[in-house]
Amino acid sequence: MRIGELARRSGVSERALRYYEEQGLLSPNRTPSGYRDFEESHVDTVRRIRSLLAAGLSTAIIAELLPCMVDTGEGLAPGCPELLPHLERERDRITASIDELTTARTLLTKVITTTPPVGAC
Amino acid sequence: MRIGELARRSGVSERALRYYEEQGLLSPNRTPSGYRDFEESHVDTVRRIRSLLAAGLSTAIIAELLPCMVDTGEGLAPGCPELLPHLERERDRITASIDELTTARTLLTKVITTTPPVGAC
DNA sequence: ATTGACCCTCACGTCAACGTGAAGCCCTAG
DNA sequence: CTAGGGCTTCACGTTGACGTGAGGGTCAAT
Repeated sequence: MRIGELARRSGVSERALRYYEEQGLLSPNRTPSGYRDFEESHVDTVRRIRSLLAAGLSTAIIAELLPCMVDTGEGLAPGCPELLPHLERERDRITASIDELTTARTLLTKVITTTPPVGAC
Repeated sequence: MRIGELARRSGVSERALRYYEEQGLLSPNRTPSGYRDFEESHVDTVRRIRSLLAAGLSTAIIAELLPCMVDTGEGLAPGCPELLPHLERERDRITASIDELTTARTLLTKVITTTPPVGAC
């Protein structure tokens, strides 16, 4: 599909999609006339990108993360051992992010559950 | 305490602390000579601010949130009911992000554990 | 073959959350 | 009393994630 349809279906602007490509988050094919040609799966990819960006992750980190989120149906291709330290650092970074978000959510949940049904505010 | 100590103890820059005050997130007293005078509780407050900022919330939202998060020593103080829908949306957004990250980490862990000890790469 | 919707690539503008001096006051130690 | 560390208020600079045209090619339909 072309960029307009992806924009409508994913709910993000065309500019943002071009920016994501520029940052290496998307790699659409090109038609002979130079139009970007996106896959169906990119709708999901963009959804993930949005979610992670909204969670405060940078495009650089997301770019490293996305290959780990490819749904190949049957796990991922076996990697190269020399990448292991890098992958482990990535995993630890993700863990740290999850912890941050969990802390924030715990705070929010606490506020939500202690808010009285009808208020004196 | 003064701004330098709070900066050291909370791990954020003095500039950031002044910015937080400017945005209404902190309201320190002032000494006769004009120095900011922070409370002990502000260390915790700043940690919360950092956590929520890292989770993608804006200072404006955090400013509305903080009064609902006064640590009364026994959980949080009752908040404002009209903020509830907003808070719940934020919480759901964070939950979605946590799910994304958890999925990514699971995949990544799979890659790590299935990487052969010595490599053909 | 012209219109109109769609697409392209620059390239400058914007906004939040700070960073980074500059110029100067406060306060304790030597 | 003066040197130095900490504090103050401007005020401009930076970075990331886009917004917003400008100027121009593409293409199906009239």
